Amino acid sequence: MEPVTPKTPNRRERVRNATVAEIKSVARDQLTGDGPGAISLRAIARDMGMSAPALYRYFPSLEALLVALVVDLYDELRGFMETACAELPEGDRIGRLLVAAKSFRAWAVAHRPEFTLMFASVDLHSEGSAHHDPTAEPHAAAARFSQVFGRIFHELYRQTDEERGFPLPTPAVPNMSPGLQAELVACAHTIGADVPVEFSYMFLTYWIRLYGVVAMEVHGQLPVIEHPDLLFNAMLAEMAAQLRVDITEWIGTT
Amino acid sequence: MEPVTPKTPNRRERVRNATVAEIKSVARDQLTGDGPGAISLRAIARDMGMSAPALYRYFPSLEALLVALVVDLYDELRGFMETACAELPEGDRIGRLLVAAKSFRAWAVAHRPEFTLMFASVDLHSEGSAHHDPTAEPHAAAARFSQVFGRIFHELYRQTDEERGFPLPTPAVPNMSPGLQAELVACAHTIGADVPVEFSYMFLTYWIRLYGVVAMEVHGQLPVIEHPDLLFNAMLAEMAAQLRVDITEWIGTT
DNA sequence: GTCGATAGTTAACGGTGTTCACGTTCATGA
DNA sequence: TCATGAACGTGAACACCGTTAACTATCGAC
Repeated sequence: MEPVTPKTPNRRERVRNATVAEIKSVARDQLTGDGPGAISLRAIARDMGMSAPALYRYFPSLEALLVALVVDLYDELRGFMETACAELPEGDRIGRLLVAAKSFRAWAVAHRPEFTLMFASVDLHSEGSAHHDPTAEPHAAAARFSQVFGRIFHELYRQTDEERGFPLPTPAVPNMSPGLQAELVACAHTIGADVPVEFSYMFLTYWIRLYGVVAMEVHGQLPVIEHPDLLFNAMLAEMAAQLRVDITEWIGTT
Repeated sequence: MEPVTPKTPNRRERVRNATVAEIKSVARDQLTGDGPGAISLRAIARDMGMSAPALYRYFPSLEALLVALVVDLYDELRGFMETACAELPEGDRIGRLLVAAKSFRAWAVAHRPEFTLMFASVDLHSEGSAHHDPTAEPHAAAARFSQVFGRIFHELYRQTDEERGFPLPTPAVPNMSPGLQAELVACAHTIGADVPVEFSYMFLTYWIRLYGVVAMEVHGQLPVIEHPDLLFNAMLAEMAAQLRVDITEWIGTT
């Protein structure tokens, strides 16, 4: 069963895809140049030598264009992190985790307008139906992205379990309610991981910490901190110490 | 020396202040109704029965209005947290810390558009001069807000030091670089606290964790989690356990 | 009671997203 | 080969937007 969606694209479809790509590229330039709010259909059309209504042959609205952009950005960020990790030897789980975290921050601070658009401007949960639609494209892209950390975490867990014969330490979370445990199990299922709830919890909270520092740095909420990379490295070192893994070779002094 | 700025407001200044308040109030309604982005000078004027250019007698631009709104929101959020804490007995530092954290989240999830505007839409560091201008009004409001946690943390530190005779435990942050230590000292100085760098570090990272969860919840980045309050409480419990304080009376099961 | 600051007006400019009605191009099936 | 219909692109228009300029009315103070 060959894939139905891409098939063999007609010549017509090829030039159409090229036009779509150019639209998103020009929009990307406006985003990086003057921030999220500066993306304008008319300006895009002007830059492309077209009239504004022509763009409606490719996107039903400006909002749809922004959503498509966000999807691309998620995949770009994911690719950036995966490429950075791919340069490491296969079995270096700890290195992969650190490189993934550091490349996440590196991409974010190097692409602040994109980061703002992805994580603040566009509401992924369209606040419409009962909850979110997991089949919707932006949600799927966000899920693909978040699974990068999830997979690395899962591999780290399995490796140490096998090689050392005992699982990684997990932080003390006393008296986890059944409700929270159920949520954590569901969270692990989304990446197909069969791990203890404590491990799920650790992954989630670590990811939250990473997101927290990076978001605050990007949004200028750390005005006192002159060198956020020092703080970031220190937090990585702290988390690694909690995991009881040695990362001095990666971080050096914190 | 009586305050110079408010003085005895003329009748003229009183009605002017009332108009300014009404403008911000109408803008706030638009914000809560249709999100940031939906705040429009012309719509505000329409709602007030005025013409749009008249608003320029009160704010030099829409951006300035948004900044003023953000300042008010910072103070409102700060007041909300302080009022919640004030209902506790004077010496209950741990309770204050938990109530501050919980009221922060409560305000954020009850005022998602405001939260987005404050922490994402408006750039506090206007990316202009060498760094940020600490005298600028929005930055001052943000500082006043962040000092709520800072003061509570500081008080908790001093209390336990006196009553128990030894300081609170601090997480292991091996080999802190002199650069990071200097930043943490500066961070402590902004709240006039004389605390060890480890304590400064703990405060910063705890605040980052709180911001991280709340921002992800507000921005819909936790799609798998159905009940974020459970996760939030669990993180509070974890941080309390790190502080070696007992909060079961506050949280119950996590 | 005059005078100047203050607050408000209308008109206008250039910009935006979006829709509509109209042509043009082009691959395809009879 | 040619007609057909879908896909693509256009200009005009509508309803907004932020902002500026020129002008008028109001009101407090000397």
